[in-house]
Amino acid sequence: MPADTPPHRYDAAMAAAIESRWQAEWETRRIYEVHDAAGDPTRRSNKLFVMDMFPYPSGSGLHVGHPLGYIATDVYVRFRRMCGADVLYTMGFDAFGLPAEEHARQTGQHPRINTEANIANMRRQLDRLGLSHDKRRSVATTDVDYYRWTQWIFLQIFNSWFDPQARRARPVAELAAEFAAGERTRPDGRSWGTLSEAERREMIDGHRLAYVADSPVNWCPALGTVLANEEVTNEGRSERGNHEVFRRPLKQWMMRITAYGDRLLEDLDLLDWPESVKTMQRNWIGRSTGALITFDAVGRAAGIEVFTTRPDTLFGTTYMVLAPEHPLVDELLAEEWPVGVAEAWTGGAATPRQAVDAYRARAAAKSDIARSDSKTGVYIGRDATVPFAQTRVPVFVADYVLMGYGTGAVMGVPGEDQRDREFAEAYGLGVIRTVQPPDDHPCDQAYTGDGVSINSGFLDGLDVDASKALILERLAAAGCGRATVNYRLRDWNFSRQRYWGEPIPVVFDEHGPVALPEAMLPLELPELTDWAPRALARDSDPEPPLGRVSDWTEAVLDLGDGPRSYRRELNTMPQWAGSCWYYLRYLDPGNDKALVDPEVERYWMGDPEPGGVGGVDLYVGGVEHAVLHLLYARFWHKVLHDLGHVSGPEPFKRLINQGYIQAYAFKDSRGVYVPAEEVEGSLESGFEHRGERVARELGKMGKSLKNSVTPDDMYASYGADTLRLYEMFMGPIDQDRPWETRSVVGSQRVLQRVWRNLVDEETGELRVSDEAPDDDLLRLLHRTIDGVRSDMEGMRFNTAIAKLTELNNELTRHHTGAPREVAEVLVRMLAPLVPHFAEELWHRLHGYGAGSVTQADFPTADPALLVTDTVEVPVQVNGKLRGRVTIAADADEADAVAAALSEPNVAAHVNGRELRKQIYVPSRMITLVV
RNA sequence: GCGGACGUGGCGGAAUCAGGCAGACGCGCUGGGUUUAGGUCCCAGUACCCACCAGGGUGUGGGGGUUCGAAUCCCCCCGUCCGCACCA
Repeated sequence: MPADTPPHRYDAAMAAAIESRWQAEWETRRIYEVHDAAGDPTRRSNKLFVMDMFPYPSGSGLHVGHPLGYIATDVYVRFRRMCGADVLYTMGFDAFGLPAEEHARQTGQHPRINTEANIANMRRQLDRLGLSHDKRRSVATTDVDYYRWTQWIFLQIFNSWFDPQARRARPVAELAAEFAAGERTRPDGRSWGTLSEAERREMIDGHRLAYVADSPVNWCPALGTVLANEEVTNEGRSERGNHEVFRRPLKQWMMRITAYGDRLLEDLDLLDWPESVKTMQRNWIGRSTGALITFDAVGRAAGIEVFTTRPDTLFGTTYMVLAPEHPLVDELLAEEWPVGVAEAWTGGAATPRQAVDAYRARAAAKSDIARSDSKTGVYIGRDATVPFAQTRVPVFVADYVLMGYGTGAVMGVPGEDQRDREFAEAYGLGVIRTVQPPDDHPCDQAYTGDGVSINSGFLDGLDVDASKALILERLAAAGCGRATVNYRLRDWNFSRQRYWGEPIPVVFDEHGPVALPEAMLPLELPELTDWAPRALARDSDPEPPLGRVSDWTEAVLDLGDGPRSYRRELNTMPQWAGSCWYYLRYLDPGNDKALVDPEVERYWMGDPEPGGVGGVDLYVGGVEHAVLHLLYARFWHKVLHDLGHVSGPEPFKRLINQGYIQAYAFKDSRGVYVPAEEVEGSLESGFEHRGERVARELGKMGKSLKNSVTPDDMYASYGADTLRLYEMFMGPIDQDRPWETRSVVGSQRVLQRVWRNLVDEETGELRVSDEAPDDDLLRLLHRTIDGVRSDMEGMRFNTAIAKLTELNNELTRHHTGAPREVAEVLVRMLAPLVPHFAEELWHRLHGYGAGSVTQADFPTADPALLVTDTVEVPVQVNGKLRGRVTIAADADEADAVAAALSEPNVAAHVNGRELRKQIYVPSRMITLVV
C-alpha cells in the first residue's frame, strides 16, 4: 500500500470494515426475516418467493463461479423488497450423498461430522457476500427433522395409485374399497372375496406409485451401489468416477413416474422456463404414438409383441428382431438350424443356442458406441408370421434393438426404415416397399416420407395417415394389435445401496412391503461403525451398508396386530429425494404437524395472478438439472397436489439457468495443467509459466484445471461489494462468460468514484452539496432511475450498472461533490447491488440513526423529467447519416424536414435535388430520399 | 444424424423484445496531467481505411431478400457451443 493513499479512500480494507459492521447490524436487527404466518391473502399480488437451487456442501469450498446465481437472486430480491414486495428468500443444503461417504471412508469420521463442517464453511463463505436470506428458514436434507418429512412424502406416494380415468393419484385404500365393492375386478374375473391375503396384497402392491420390482439395474461394484439410468454414461460407465457398470436384476424400489408422463409433458406449456429446458424434458419423456402388434411365432404358442410408429408399413416386414435381453429369446430358440440356413445368419455356431450365447457375450463386452457402428445379429432358428400378409419371416437377435424402449422387439421393415435397411443388406434379407417413393429417391435407401401405400393389400392407394387408421382398425378387429402411446421415460429407480441417505420407512413381512405408520417417523439412520461403501469385485452382488447392522435389519414392531418380527428395507433413498420438495419446507421449516401449513403454502405458492399456475416465482440454477431434478420435483409436486397437500400443479413457475463462469487454464508442453495464477504474459507476447511456454484454453473453473479463483481471494483484494458488482456487470445472467481477475478492478474503481463524489478522501467529511442539481443533471438522474428500474425488473443487471456508472461519471465531471438530492437517489439505486457500500453511505447522508437503506423505497422517476423540450435528431439522406439537428420535441414532419435541410452537410448531400420521399420518426430519425 | 442456442472492436459486452445515430459501460491499450516509483488518481483518445481539418469510404460470420432504412425480420450457407443419440 503506497504511503500517500488518502486515508478515507474506499479500498479493500475499508470495504472489509464496512461489510462486517453492517452484516452484524443487519443480523442484530433481523431485517431479512420474513413473517412466519401466511400473509394477508388480499395482498398476495405482492408476494414473491425466490430460490436458488440449493448447493451440495462440498468439502473443497466455493469458487467465484458458484455464487453468480446467488448474487443475482439477492440483487433482484433486494430490489423487489425496496419496491414493496413481501419476499421469501432463503437457502439450504442438499447434504446427503456419496462424497461424504467417500470422505468418511478415508478419514474414519462419520459422514455427519464432515457434512456439518462443510456446511459451516460454506455458510461462512456465503455470509461474507451479504446475501439477504432469512436464515431461520435454512434447512439441510440431512436434518432428522427434515428427512422425517421426506419419509412422510415417500409414504404418501407408497400409499397411492394412479387412476388413469381420473388422471390423478388416489389413495390405495380407495382402490381396495373399489375391489371389495366389486366396482373393479381382476383381469381374471376372480372376486375380491375369494382372494387370499397374499393375492390381495399383491394386487394392491402392483398398483402403488412406489413399488418393488425385480428389474435389471445398473450395478456399479466400484461404487458399491446401483445407479439410475441417468447416472450412467452413454459408454455404459458411471457418471461419477467413470467406473464399469453391469446390468443385474435386483429387487428395487421404483417410482411410477411414467404414469405422469402425459401431465409432465402437457404442463410444460404452463411454465415460464427456458425453451431449451422444456425441449430437453420433452425429449426425455419421449412420447410417441404408434401401435402394438403381435406376430405369431411359428410352432410356438407365444406371440411376439412389437411397438411401431409405422403400423402402415406392416406388409413390408421381412424379418423380426428381439433385443438380446428379451425374455422370449430363450423360449423361442430352436433346437437346431433349419436346413439350408445361411452361414451369415448362424454366426458359424453349431446350434441357435450357441449362436445366441456367443452373440450375447460379445454384445455385453462392447461399449454402446461400438454397438452403434454396425448392424449385427444372429438368427434364432425360428420364424414368425406377419399378420394379414401371412408371410413367414425369420426372427433375429440383434443389439441395435434396445430392451429399454418399446417392447424390446421390432418388425424389420427395410423399405421404410434406414436402420432396418442396413440390417437387411448385411444379412441378405428382402426389401418390400410399401410406400411409393418419389422418382428421384435413391433405390438403395429406405423411404420415410409420405406417399401412397403399395404392396399392402387392403391399404393400397391410401396415404400414410389413412393407412395407419385403417390398419389399426383391422388389427383391433383381428385381435392382434392396437393403437398405443409409448414413452422413452422409464420408471424411476429409487433405491441406493448407500448409508448416507434417507432410510426408506418400510418393513417387509412374508407377503411384501408394509408401510411404517406416520407416528413411527422419523425412521432414523442407525449408527454404524462399519458404514463405508465398499468397492466390490466385478461379479459381486449388490450389498447395502445398512445390511451390516445386525440389530437393525430385523425389527419387532406392533403395526396394529400385535408385536411381530419384520425385515427392514436396507436401501436408502437417492440424493434426488431431498431436493424434490425443499422449497415447501422453506415456507414452514419448524412445523412438526405437517410438512407445511396449508394456509402458508397457499400464500407463498398460490399464483399472484388469478388462474395462474402458481409455484415458486423465480428459481435460479444450473442447466445441469434441466431434466432429472426438475422432472422428479415436478412429479412429486403433482402427486402431492393430487392428494391435496399442495395447492397448485407445478413447483417452479419461472426458471432461469444462470451461465457458467469459465476461466482460462494453461497447459505446458507435456499437456499438464499449471496453476493459472502463476502464469505471466499476454495473448500477443505469449504465456509463460516459470520461463516455460504454456498454451491457454478456456474451461470450467476447478481443481482439475488449476484455475480456481475463490471468493475469499476477491474479498481480500477488493471486498464483497466489488465482487458482487463485478459478477453482475460481466454480462447477462444466463450467459457463460470467462472470468478475468484483472478486470475486477474496474468495478472497484466505479465504487471508488461514487465514494469520492460523496465523501472527501482526505478528511472523511461528506462532500455533498445542498444545492439543487442543474436541469441537465436532474433529467439525467430521472432517465437513469427509469432505465435502472426496468433493467432491475428484467434482471438485466449489467446494463443497470452501466447506467448507474454513466450517472456517476457525470457527477465526477462536476468535480464539486454530488448534490444531496442526486447522492441520496444514487445510493438507493445502488443498494440492491452493493448493499454494504450503500448502507454506509446512506447512514453518512442521513445520520447513524437512520433506518436501513434496505428498507427504503426504490427511487421513482418523475415522468415530467423524462420528456424534453428539444431533441437532437439524426438526419439520413438516401439511407446514410449526414448530420444532426436539434428540433422541438413536438415538431411536426414539415418542421423537422425544414430543419434538416438547413443543416449544411445535409443540404450539400441533397444538393438541390428533388425530395422524393421524407420520413420523420418523432424524436428518432429524419430520412430524406432524393 | 436429430433437436436447441448463438456468431458485433484486442477482450467481456450494449443496441436484438417493438427495424430508425452500431460499439453504451467496463477491461486493455495510447497520449497528457498530478505526483513523482513505471503505483494511485484525473483528463483526452481508442472499429477499420483515407484526410491537416471539415469530411468521406468500409463495417455486426458469408451470400441473397423485404424496406426509405436491417446487427435486428425472412431464405440459403459457414462456424461455435449445448443436449439427445440405433428411441423402431
